[in-house]
Amino acid sequence: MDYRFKVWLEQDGQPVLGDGLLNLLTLVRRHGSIRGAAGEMKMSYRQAWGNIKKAENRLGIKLLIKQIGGESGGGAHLTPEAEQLIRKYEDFRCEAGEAVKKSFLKYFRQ
Amino acid sequence: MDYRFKVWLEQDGQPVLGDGLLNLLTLVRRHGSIRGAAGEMKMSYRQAWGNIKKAENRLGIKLLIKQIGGESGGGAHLTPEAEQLIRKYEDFRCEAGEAVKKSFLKYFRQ
DNA sequence: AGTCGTTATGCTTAACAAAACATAACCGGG
DNA sequence: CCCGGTTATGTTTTGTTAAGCATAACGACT
Repeated sequence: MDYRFKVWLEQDGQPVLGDGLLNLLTLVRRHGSIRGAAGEMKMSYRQAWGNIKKAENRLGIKLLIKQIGGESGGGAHLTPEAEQLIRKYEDFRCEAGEAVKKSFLKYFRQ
Repeated sequence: MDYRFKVWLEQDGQPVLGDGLLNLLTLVRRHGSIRGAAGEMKMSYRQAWGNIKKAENRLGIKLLIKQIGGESGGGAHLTPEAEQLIRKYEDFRCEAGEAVKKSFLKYFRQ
């Protein structure tokens, strides 16, 4: 017997940040581009871009500062608001996960 | 800003018990039939029956004792194994939910 | 024997989500 | 002035999941 759990943030009843987007944004930070980040996740650029835009619209804040054209074709990096949000979500997600695991072991040990 | 979370049990990597089935089984207990329970959830009998059967196959135990024909056409009631399992899942689910809520308030209070 | 309400199960259809495809605009650099 | 690599976005295709439809078997009761 095993367990699984998911947790995410919502705004006005619509999802805005979960593990998928967190991972994507983290990779954008490292790669400096949406395309590079999507590629590493084996996700299409189309989907990655769409997910980010949807979250931005729902949140009402910009998550990425993007440049079209220029050296290396352009790129993207996180806004301070995005940095703060994902930091808080990471902590929340981690702590919640620990608690769920603890409860599971309490009732279904081994 | 709000949050949501889901938790469920798995066997061999396949889901066997979550909020949906818990609710369904609880209603079966009260109604004495799969059909009555499904109706109250606005779920089709077909789907309810299929979900229960899938869980039984994956768990390798019977969750319901069913009767075809007879007074009131037949019916179903929970096995002792099912009763024990849902009791444990309910406690686990409840405790986990409280913990997640607490963590959320810690990082995103108000 | 026929009705009623239930379990049991295959098959079809529809709805929705994910993936794939196709293009346009941009701009630094050769 | 073209090329390469990126953002931006509409359209189409596919695939998976949920819903719906149809039908059989069963057994108490009338």
